[in-house]
Amino acid sequence: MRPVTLDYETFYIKNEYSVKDLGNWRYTHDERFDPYLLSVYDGEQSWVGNPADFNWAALEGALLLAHNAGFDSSVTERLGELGKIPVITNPWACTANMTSCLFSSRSLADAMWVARKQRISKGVRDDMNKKNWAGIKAAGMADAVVKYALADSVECFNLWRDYSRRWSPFEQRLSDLTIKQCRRGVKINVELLEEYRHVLQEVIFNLVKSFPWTKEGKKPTSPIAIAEECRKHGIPGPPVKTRDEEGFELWEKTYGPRFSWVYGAGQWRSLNKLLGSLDTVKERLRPDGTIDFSLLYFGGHTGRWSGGGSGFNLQNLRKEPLFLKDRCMVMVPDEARVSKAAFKQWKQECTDYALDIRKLFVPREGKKFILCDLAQVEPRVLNWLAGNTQLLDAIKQGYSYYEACARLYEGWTGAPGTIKTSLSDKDYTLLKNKMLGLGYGMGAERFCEYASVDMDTAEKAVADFRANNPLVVDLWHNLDNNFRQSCGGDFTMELPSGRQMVYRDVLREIRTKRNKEKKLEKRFVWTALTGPDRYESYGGLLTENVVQACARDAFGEHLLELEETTGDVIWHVHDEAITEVEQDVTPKDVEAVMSKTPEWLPGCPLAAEAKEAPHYLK
DNA sequence: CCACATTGCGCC
DNA sequence: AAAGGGCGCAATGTGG
Repeated sequence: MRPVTLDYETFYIKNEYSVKDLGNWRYTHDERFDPYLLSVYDGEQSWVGNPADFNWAALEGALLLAHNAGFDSSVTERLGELGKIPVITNPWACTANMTSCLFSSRSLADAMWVARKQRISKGVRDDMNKKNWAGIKAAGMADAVVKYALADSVECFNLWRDYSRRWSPFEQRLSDLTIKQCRRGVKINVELLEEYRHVLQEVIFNLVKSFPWTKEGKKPTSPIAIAEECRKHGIPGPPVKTRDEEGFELWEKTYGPRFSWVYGAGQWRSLNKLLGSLDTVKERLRPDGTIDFSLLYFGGHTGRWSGGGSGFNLQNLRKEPLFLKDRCMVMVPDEARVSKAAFKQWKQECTDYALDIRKLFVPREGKKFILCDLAQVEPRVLNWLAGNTQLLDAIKQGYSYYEACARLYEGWTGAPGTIKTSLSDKDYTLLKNKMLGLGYGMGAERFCEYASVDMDTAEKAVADFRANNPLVVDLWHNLDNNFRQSCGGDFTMELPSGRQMVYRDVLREIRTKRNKEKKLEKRFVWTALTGPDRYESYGGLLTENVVQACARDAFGEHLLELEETTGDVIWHVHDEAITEVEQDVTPKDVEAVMSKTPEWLPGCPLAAEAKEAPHYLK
């Protein structure tokens, strides 16, 4: 098809009225919506002006291109709806998705830099903040804006012309599916949303009222105010949580009983984050009770989707409900976590309300949700890449990944599906932590914290894992060696799917780091560019990257087939698909698709677990 | 007023 | 020789 680029310039107010603030639908349905300029380019001719003045018939039979096609197609659709232009039904392709995949660069500026080593300026765009066409003319910027808009559509067209053949049909289908999913959106339980918002507002009000420092006008989580409060009572301030998790927990446990505000800042952040999400959902509601959302194709350099882009992330909704008692947040005590029965009892005695944000997301009228997760996809892929057929064979015989590990490495002899009951909780947890966490080079020190075990246990776990998994260790070393040998050039990994991951311009650098004795010393590190930025890498990390990328490709195949055969995939979270299907579709149908091994991953057993649900859960 | 860094919180 | 990784976003504070 003949490609033609479209690029709109639209009125926006940063941090208030923009796509990032409101999402595509809300933005294009606002009273302030004003696409005052359209730039079109077909490789020969260009046109810039008011969209209403464009000869839309000229697009007959064209493939429409845009850098963020989800946005430009929404604008076009809305203009048609408003009767300002004819209704356009051409297909679209997204060059931002293309450059994300090929160059790990989403913005046009980054893509131009990475693909072509050209610096383009977005200064004009920044100056268009809060201006409509009249404002731009009044500011004497009209010529600059026209030039800028034209340049954008030309760059966009040329990127497509030069690189689209490198973007595989498979990836293009995933890109198209993603745009479709974002626009299709998800149905919301609006009544429950309102209830949750009111409850949460009350809880936050009560909490803020209980902080001594808010009475003096200090911010709820002001570190300065909290430090002052600690000093006032002669107690030490909280350790930095991310650097000293144990110290922070000890601080909370020591002073929490005496001062209720010790837990306050953390609670406030949790509650406020949740309320923020609820408010966003409310703002985005469409007349049919659905919201659109943003899911970024190739949001991470491994190819995973990311959840951001418009202020609401469907990939990080909390799993555990927020528990309340008398309109105050209650935290789940460790004692309640020892067993399901203990949890249930605690819930009954110590809470009177559970706020579960996942309940808000429901299937459309007449449809039902089937939620499906891949089972330990990454360790399975890791062992496939490492060539550990022994382990894969055990999995094929019906053992879970952990059971297969226990049989091969720890002398376990139980039957498939029985390991949870045959090992103590402690031993099973250690097994899981070992087999999930140690595959990418983690050391004993880090494992202590990760698995909450003592140093002796950690050292043994790490040594055992490496002794038992020589093929995995070989994979680290091979990738490490090849990466280092690429010094001065690019390091490319060919994924089994045929996709390439490129680490550009590998360099050996000297960095100052702390050694085990916490002393500073100079060390060689190897770095490379993934997108526009440079990162350190090494064998374990490259292994993690290639495993994640490979698992993502397999999952991508599942998504396309689900959409084609079982029903709509509403959204997905790395290895979990949320599907909305007709009543006659069963969880087994969905599992059957998700358990398929791609033809390019022969011999790698994949498995999935699906369940029907009245709303999103778990 | 803005840009930027740091910290914390949520997920796989 | 050793090194788990991948995201997005809000709040706060600093510095221009």
